[in-house]
Amino acid sequence: MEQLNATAYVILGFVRGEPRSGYEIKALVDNSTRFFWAASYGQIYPELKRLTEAGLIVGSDVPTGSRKRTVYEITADGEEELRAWLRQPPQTFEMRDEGLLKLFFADALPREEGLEILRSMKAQRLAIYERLRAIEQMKGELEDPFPMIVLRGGLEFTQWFAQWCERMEAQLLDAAPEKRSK
Amino acid sequence: MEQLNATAYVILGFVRGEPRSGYEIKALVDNSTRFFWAASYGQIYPELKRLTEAGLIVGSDVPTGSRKRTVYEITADGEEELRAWLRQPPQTFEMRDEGLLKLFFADALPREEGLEILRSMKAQRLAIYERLRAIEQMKGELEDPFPMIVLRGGLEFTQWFAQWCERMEAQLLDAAPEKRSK
DNA sequence: GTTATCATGTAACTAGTTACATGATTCC
DNA sequence: GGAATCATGTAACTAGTTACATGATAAC
Repeated sequence: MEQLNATAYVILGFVRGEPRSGYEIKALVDNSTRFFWAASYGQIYPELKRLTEAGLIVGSDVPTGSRKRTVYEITADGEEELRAWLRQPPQTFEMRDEGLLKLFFADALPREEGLEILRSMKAQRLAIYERLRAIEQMKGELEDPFPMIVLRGGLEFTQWFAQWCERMEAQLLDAAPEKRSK
Repeated sequence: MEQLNATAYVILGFVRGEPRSGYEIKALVDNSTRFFWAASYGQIYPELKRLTEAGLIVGSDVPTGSRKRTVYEITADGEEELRAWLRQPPQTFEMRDEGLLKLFFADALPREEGLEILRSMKAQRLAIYERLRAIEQMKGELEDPFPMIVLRGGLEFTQWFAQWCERMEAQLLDAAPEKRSK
């Protein structure tokens, strides 16, 4: 069996237990994994089709009134595929983040504007913190411990990150304010 | 001016100051930004061509012996484009990480194997820590403060992350080892 | 009655990866 | 002389995004 893409595994993960529609999967992603793995309808719907063809999920029509609706469930093969992927250690060393990339090249801006990047990163992290808090509240106490520790970890990390931004700002302000040579 | 892709800005960032070849840019990426933004030759070379056509960089032939070699420098327009991008706050809320995605779905595995994911994440973080340490040593003291704080931040964060994995492992081991219902 | 949400999808596109090909130079 | 590194590139592909279209139902 060939390796699937990450979005496929996200789908497999979410259709365990309860059957879900594409729309529901998108909503689940937006309230959980999207901070470290996002997904769009443009990926989800074609992927649901592919996974069905591969026999890893099965769909059944459950319309609400005359509004059509298909929910998908994982098959035994699908569960095996998901577990096989989980067992492999992560292949990538990359933790993609646009903010850090900008900060890395912040020397291209005058010092004061570079600091602005740090401040906006901090603001962004605080916004994410609030968002995660709201999600945590919503979830209450999930019975599955792993999603819960990832969520809490996200909260801790976001706070850490915001504090780091603050520390770095202070440090840069302390350092000779116009050491800039060249 | 339309928005370019992230790799284009990485290139613009690295061809400031000194002229660099595609090969050098790749090496620079691999020793710095690759932990939060990677790049492959398959992106870099076509992008160098596009950026040249757009007038944001200029290339000049500087062969070593009879081995052809083109180095690129940023133009005034290129600098302006880079700064314009830096000034915009990051557009994405996503910090893509495969390991966290796996941990999130670790409930699909028996508890002991789920813990294995945490352990391999910790091991991976420690490996990255060593890698970053080596890079830090190589760089010595860069005159530009921003790349340096990002590098140091990477070190701090990696350590934090490894410790978090350890704490979570302990916590999961403490919790009723077979609370798993259903 | 109108706005928000539920629901599914696709076409056109951009971004990025993988695998390969080629050849010069340097180091041992 | 052989291995590692320098150096450039492309073709085929996969992954993922954006923008759009469509229409039902629920909430106010």
